[in-house]
Amino acid sequence: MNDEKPDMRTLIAEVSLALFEKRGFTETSVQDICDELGVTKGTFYYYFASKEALLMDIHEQYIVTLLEEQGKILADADLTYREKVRAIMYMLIRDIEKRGARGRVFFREMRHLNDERKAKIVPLRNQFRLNIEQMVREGVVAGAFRYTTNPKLAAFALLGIANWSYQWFHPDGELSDQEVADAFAAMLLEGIEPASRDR
Amino acid sequence: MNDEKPDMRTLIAEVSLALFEKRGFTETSVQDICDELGVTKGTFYYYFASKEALLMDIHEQYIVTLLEEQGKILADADLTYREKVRAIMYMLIRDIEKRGARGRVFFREMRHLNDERKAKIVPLRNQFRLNIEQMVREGVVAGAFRYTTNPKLAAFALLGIANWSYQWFHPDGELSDQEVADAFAAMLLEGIEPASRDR
DNA sequence: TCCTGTGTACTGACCGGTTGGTATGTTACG
DNA sequence: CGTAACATACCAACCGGTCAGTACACAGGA
Repeated sequence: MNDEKPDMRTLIAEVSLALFEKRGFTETSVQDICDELGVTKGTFYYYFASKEALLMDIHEQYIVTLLEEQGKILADADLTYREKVRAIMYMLIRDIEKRGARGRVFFREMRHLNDERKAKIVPLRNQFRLNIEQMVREGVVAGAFRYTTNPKLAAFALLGIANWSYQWFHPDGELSDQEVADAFAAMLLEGIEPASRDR
Repeated sequence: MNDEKPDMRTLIAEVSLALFEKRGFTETSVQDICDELGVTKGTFYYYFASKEALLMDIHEQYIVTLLEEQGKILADADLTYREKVRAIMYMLIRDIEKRGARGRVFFREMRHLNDERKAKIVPLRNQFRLNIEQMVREGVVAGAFRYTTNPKLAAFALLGIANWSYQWFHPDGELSDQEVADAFAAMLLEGIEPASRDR
């Protein structure tokens, strides 16, 4: 639908993303990016003020999209708390397929942003986590989660499980994203021990 | 006790580790390392064949130590399966305090090893995961874990929770390493939902 | 006790190559 | 003719790595 205008700016961003994922930000030179596109550095610097500005673009786009998607899930009044946990887990695992490269670059290359730029991204990333934390907190009050649950740690656990998948999960493997997300959600919700003996 | 000989090789490795953690491998030049020590590059290359050889040293030392420690836990016949899960979780969280910089550099900078060197490290890292997987598998057979548990995914979940802590956990925060590890182990073993209703 | 040989630990100058970035064209098109 | 969209040529800084040379500790022989 919208592939009519392969405008150069978007093209540069896409190619860069792929190269950043494969080789890393520092190891990818502006020249590499230009070679891949068959243009020269003049073109690159016509569209981007610096290599870092390009990286910032990628980061901003990614985290903003992610926050929007999360917002829809958490605001959905039809979902129970356990369904929200499952939905967020699925959203993150599925994200590996949908925006895999973006995610990996996001986690790995953020430190190459200067302090000012990082100060714009980090709060957004934290907000994503705090939203989950808040959801768990409400779930505890509502009795959907154990009263002993530490919402902060639960949020970190969920993020840890999901984000670590970037290291190993390939969507074309033996398990689908849905199956992996379901299994992870079940572990976090119900644990891996057999149902209650005497707790 | 053994701080009599601050031999230069060890010194270089220590300083490098700190710089690699702070700035990253590529962003730390050999000159930076030398400046920090007040020596020249000749000295560096007298002790290390290359910058990458130094990185390999750090990686090898880290993963081997980790595997040894894990081996002791998994081989301990006095521990139940749930205690093994708790012990490994604690070992990994505690590791952040003990060898935090080493861990962070390990996760982040491995890709800068050449193929040959990576081929030595990756199997060791995989072995660490496979050992956990095997333990879970045995636990399932023994009835200590749900028969529905996917050992592979359970191992990834455990590693995800623990390793993600490298991103946020500070040993001097409000929670101790033991408390965090206990909470994480409890979530994975028992889940965050209230005890069984009808499952 | 002095002289001489030798290995260790290190210096400082230097190399070819690459980097992000810039200043200055040139071209095509409305 | 002017402006948007590029190309070309170049720069200073920095990179990992090399190498000839040297200060010095120490051993052994006369």
